[in-house]
Amino acid sequence: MSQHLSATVTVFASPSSWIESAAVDQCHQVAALDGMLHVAAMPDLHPGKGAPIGAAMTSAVLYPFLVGSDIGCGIAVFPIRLKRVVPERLAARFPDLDVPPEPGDPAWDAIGGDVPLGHLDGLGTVGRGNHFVELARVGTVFEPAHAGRLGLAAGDPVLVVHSGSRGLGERILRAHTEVHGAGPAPDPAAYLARHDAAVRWGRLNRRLMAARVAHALGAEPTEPVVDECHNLVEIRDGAYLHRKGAAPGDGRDVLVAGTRGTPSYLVAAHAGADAGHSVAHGAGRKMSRADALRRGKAKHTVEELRRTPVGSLVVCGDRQLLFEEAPTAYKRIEQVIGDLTAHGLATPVATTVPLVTYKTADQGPRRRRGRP
DNA sequence: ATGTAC
Repeated sequence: MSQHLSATVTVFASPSSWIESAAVDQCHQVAALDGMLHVAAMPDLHPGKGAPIGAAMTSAVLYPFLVGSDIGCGIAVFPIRLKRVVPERLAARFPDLDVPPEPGDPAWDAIGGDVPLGHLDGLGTVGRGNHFVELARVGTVFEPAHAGRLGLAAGDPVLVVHSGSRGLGERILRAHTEVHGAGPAPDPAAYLARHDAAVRWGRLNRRLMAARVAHALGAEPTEPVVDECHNLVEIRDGAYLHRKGAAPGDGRDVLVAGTRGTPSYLVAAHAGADAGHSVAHGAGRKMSRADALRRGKAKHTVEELRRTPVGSLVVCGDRQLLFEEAPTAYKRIEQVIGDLTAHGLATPVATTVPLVTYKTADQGPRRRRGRP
């Protein structure tokens, strides 16, 4: 007689790393879907909408909801040459990344007129949630030779850009969901064509924003030294490898984001098939947004969230978002990196320490282009 | 995380 066998679930975290049971439950729900082969959960695993965040999920069929709406979301690192680094001065010079660049803005040169699917709406904007554009400084270097190959050394300023495909990915998922719900894509090639365009759009968006910030800070735009998507699907070994909040970890360099008040870790990733060829994408939430808001209001002042323990500044005119994204709402990045290292998935190369993190424009009268 | 509805 035939029976449905659930896919395997492997959690890459040490027993001392707390993982919300609801997120592990979601992994098992995903594992029970038709055609699923394997679910690899990263140490930053936390519950998502329908599917867990921080997982690499392999199946014989393509499930768009396992990638989610922010197709092509990723984190890129751009070197930036600055003469003087004074966070207060630089924070005031950040462009308004909630609105696209003006038509004549020189930052557009960074994408050379490439607008995938002709979707101009939101291009050059950062979005909300956990997205950010950060001026950081290379901190501890664990692997100088490796860092050197990337052109990075301790003290170097860099831009870290975490953003995705904005409304485009959302539109692509919705078009599928309206007809097929959480079911598989009946025409995987058609979905993949749109998905791949959104992945390209996300990369261009990160590049465009880095160019905007570079220009605004008086520097030349640069090519990214690291740029990996953590929401995408690829065909690998004849199966669909969905990554949601999990970065490609097959011999690549990945920036694993910390929080707006702790370092991030640039790692050399070398994850195998059991880990879905993936590594964690960040510290991972340990509190829901609602809990972070409620508990954060009791625990923190706005001032201490805008000036962090590492001395960085957070540009965020949205008070609620500031609490939702408080460092204490996330797990300790060192624990996540420790788990990746202990399981042989990655080797730390260097940290980046925040100087200025841009979340959303400050409120009140704002300095406008061409005005003092 | 998102655009949109409330």
